Amino acid sequence: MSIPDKPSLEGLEAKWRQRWADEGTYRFDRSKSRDEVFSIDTPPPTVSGALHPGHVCSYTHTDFIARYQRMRGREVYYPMGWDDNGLNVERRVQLLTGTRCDPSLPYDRDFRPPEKVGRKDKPIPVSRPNFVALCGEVVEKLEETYFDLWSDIGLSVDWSYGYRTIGPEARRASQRGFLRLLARDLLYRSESPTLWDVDFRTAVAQAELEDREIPGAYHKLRFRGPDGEDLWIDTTRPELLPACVAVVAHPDDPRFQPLFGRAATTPLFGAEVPIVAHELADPDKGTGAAMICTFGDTTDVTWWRELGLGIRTVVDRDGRLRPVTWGSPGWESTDPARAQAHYDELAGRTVRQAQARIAELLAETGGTQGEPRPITHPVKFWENGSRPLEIVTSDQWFIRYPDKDAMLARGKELAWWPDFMRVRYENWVNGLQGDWNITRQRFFGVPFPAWYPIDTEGRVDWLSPILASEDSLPVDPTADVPAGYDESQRNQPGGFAADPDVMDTWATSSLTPQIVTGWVDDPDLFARTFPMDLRPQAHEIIRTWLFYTVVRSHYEHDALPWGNAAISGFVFDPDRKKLSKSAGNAPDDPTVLISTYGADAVRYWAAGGRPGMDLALEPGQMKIGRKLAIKLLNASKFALGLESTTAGTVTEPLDRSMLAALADLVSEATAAFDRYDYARALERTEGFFWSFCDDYLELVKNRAYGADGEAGQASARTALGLALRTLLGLFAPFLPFVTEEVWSWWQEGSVHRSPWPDADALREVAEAGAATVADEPDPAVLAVVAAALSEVRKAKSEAKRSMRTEVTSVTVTDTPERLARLDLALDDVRSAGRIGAIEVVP
RNA sequence: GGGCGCGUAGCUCAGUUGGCUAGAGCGCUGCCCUUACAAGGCAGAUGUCGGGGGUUCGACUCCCUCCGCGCCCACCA
Repeated sequence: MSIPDKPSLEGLEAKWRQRWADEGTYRFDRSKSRDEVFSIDTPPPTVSGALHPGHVCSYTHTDFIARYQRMRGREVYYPMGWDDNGLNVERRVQLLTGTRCDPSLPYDRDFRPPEKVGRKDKPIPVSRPNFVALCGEVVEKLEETYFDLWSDIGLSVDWSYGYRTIGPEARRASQRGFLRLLARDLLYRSESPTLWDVDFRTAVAQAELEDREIPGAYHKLRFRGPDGEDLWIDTTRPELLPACVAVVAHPDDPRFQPLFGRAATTPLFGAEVPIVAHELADPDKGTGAAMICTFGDTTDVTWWRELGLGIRTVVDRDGRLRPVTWGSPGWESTDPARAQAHYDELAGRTVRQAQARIAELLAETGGTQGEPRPITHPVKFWENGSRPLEIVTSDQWFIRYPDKDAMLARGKELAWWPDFMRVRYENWVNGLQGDWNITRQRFFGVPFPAWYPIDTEGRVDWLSPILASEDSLPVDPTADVPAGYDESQRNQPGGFAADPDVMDTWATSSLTPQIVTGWVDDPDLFARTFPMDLRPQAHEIIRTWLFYTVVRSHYEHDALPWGNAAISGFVFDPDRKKLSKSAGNAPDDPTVLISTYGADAVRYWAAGGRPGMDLALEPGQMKIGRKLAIKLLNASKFALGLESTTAGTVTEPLDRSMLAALADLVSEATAAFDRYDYARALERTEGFFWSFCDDYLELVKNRAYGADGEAGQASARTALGLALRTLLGLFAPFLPFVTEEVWSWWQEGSVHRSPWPDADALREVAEAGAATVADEPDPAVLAVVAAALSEVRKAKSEAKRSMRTEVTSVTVTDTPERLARLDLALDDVRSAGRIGAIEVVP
């Protein structure tokens, strides 16, 4: 046993961080079988943004569980992944290196980005392979800062297991998953309307949409009805008039009953379009009739699909109106020349410019009535985008969703912590529309293992992919060649073309359980760790990450990917505002918090956020955590200085009472942890610990010194030793550094590999010290005795006397039951209170 | 518009199936260098439990309703 004279938190973190790494304290023992393992599908942090306290908070929550399960005897599989795949990384790399990917450029072997990044608006164009390589470099550096943070905060991750979402394992798994779904017709390629970001030139999935309130205006357009009468239509998108393919009204709307099945004619373009009925048309909106354009919004897509309408595409992928020829098939007009003249005014303009121009044209030709009426309305944006989404048709890969009942059943099967989070999942499943588009027109991502044949005329057949074989994965179709072809045939008539796109990042991260457990690369590991036990994650990505992962596992394994989902809340600053992500040495920079308060203290703060609850960023809580850690050092030093031992008999009623109360605490903390309520486990442990220090230690210290004979001394020493060991165990998941330090003073091995405290064993010790068979240990004795001691202190405090003031006599008045309990530890009270005599009065 | 969560001391939050005078910590006030700890210890004060109804012997806890905050979802012509 070696106890420092002046225990301190100084240097503990570096010391134990190193020791744990050297000794492999958290190493996963892969000889263990599935039922002995607790496996965690750690969220791979997006290696693109700044670190903020929210990261620390939620990852620490997972670590509490990991450490608890490890002490419970489970072999914890706790790897870390890195999400370095996708658009966020591309943007970060563009910013950090001052480059931009231009896929038309050839690979430049010697390219290096400039030391100093140039002007943001003048990026250096680089080839796709060069750009992907840059992404890899940048990501590696960022991963180091993340590694440092996770180590500093004490995550008990086994760093020898892990993955990158752009790494070979992830690419193999993604491509294998792709091929298998395709083979089962659960995945298909089709040209279809797709939400499209015109700035990033990429398709966007339903889950990445957000609504933003922006100004707009109603324009009232004069269509001509079938009998030459005016038919007024309100629209916020007049520029889409040339794309109008029908006029729609509600089937029950009496105003339009006579018109259904007949035709209207558009202003400016003279296109004859059918007047159709659909219940999505709202009689109370505008004039009750709407124009259906291909495509202004998702409702247009629904109408177009369900009513089997034609298509007139005017918005191109760059967000400008493309040239079209009026009078050609599909672009019929009652006056093609006039239509063309009007359209030529719009072609080449952006949507916004075209809107302004067409409003003028309409006004000039009497096609509108009155001024546009300004409104503010919600418009769909991509969450990363800056201009409203357009809808374009293009070739995309889609995964079919399983039927809703199957998905809802999976949601029920999963244990949610907290349970109410299941509702978010169910809401999302019930609101699903269309299939899951997994195609992104980007560069840094997992490519599709597909090529397309080119006919002798040079036309690519985008709907007849040539697929890679599973054993050739991962492939990069832009670098690899399909079987039966050679490189010279790339992009040649009679040859092949690579699939130009990459997978949506969710198409890969929906397979994190499979990737991290070795589905493709390590079947032995897979058998020992899958399905996994726990998915910890944030609530805002239930509809994406969680949902998609359930879908993939449902298809691949006909099972849930994990048994439990622990959903963490947000971190708020004390003003109750959501934390901004602008960090970087800000007061809320987690590395600053850790160096200021200590890792254990920051973890203590994080433990206050139960699953699903938001947590305020509060330095005050961190101070308390630091105080607690220091108290643990000092109290432990004191207890151990009294020659505490964990072997022996505990005979004194007060000691037995303390152990019984401690056993109850262990039971409660264990039950709380099993419900993922680590916050309660800590709260109760902390409460017990402070009263243990304030009351129990004071009550027994003189006896432990030997003031009351050997039997009483031995009892106290054993009780102190058992209590200390138990408390260190209960605190270990929360305060790994300080508990390990204290543990090392007097115990072998690591506290983090020691067994979780055993309530029954404590009760047995408490019972074994009984004087008679009926003498049950009574947790209330300690409470009564502590209350009495507190009264004595209060009297001294009110008399403004020192606590060491001698008291000649004390009279205690209470119920006979409580006095009987007090009587069991009268000598300890006298000793702690420096009391000469105690008289009890019922 | 629909759903979920939250609203308890100045602040951050506990309060498990309804049950004795509603709790903790921080902060505040006072006292104490007590042989583990003065970056400490001891003690004290502090509440219309968001408002209003209802059920009940009894409601912070259950039901209804309203108010406020947050989040998720929604077809946005």
